Amino acid sequence: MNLQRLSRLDLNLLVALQALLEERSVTRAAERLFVTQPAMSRILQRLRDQLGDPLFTRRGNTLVATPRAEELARHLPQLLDGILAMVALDDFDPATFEGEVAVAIPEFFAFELAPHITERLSRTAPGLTLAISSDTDSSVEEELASGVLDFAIDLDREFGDELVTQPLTQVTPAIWMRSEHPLASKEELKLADLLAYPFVQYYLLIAKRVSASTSARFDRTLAEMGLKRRKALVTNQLMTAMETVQRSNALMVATQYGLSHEREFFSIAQRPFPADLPHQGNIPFVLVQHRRTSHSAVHSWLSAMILQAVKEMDKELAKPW
DNA sequence: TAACTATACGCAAGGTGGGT
DNA sequence: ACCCACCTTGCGTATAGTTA
Repeated sequence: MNLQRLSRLDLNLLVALQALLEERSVTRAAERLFVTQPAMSRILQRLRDQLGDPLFTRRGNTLVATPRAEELARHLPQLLDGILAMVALDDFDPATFEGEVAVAIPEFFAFELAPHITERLSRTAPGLTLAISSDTDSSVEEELASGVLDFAIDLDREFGDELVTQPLTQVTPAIWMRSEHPLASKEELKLADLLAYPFVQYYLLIAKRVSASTSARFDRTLAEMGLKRRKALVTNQLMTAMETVQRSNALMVATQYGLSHEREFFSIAQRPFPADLPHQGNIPFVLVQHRRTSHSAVHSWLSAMILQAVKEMDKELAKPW
């Protein structure tokens, strides 16, 4: 965009030009904009200088627009309406809002949350489209800072001063396996039992690209104990992971709740982490946004809505499985 | 003569650039 | 970084010029 040229043009003059075009009179245009008639005359003079066209010629007591002025009259209302709409954005009305909001959510989380959110959106903000992704081109922090993302749902950690977080919920890690898996009915699971089987590493969090060398929290804990698991498959494709767990003896690290319908469909059992594996019982998740958006009406509305939807989702998932 | 536009001039606010 | 003189801009009032 040619900002240098725009900076030389006093955009306020265009407002006066619109008044002149509507009134076809310097005096009446001045009254409309609460300036004196000479002031409006000077404004017209500046418009003539800046646009290099007389814009209006006098015929008796009326102003006759030049072809250039008529041409401007065709485009100006749309332009000024656009500016008005832009500056009025804070008068956020969900019912009439049109636009897209980008949110990064880990897929296993989005799977449960998205239906709750979209159901609410279709009722209260039909013009708002949610763009949910579970992978990013750069880091979550960078994409929130650059505006590529509006929100992210992620593990609670140190995000820096630019980002603000709100607690959402906590997830409990668990081991998933097919229902007929030998470990599914075993009384008390030991870490050694798990390590006897291959693993599907489905990347639970927001990530760039996954590979076998990608260390999950589970891998790091094992490494501290001088242990290692066998990775049969590393994927960021949830359906691929589920299908593989269902049709093999592979295990998968996931969470205690979540994917309730899918687990039923795939006939998958879930067991708690073994007692001899040091682990964090509850892992906190937060809603993250850039400080820049914390006063935006649409962001405030949407974050409140997401918090409410997560609460509703938690209630549903807490039901016995 | 009334109604309108254009111009001259003064004031105030803000910007600019040089000096310290 | 701050000060100060000067310039620019945008407004006002007063008034001249134009036209029906």
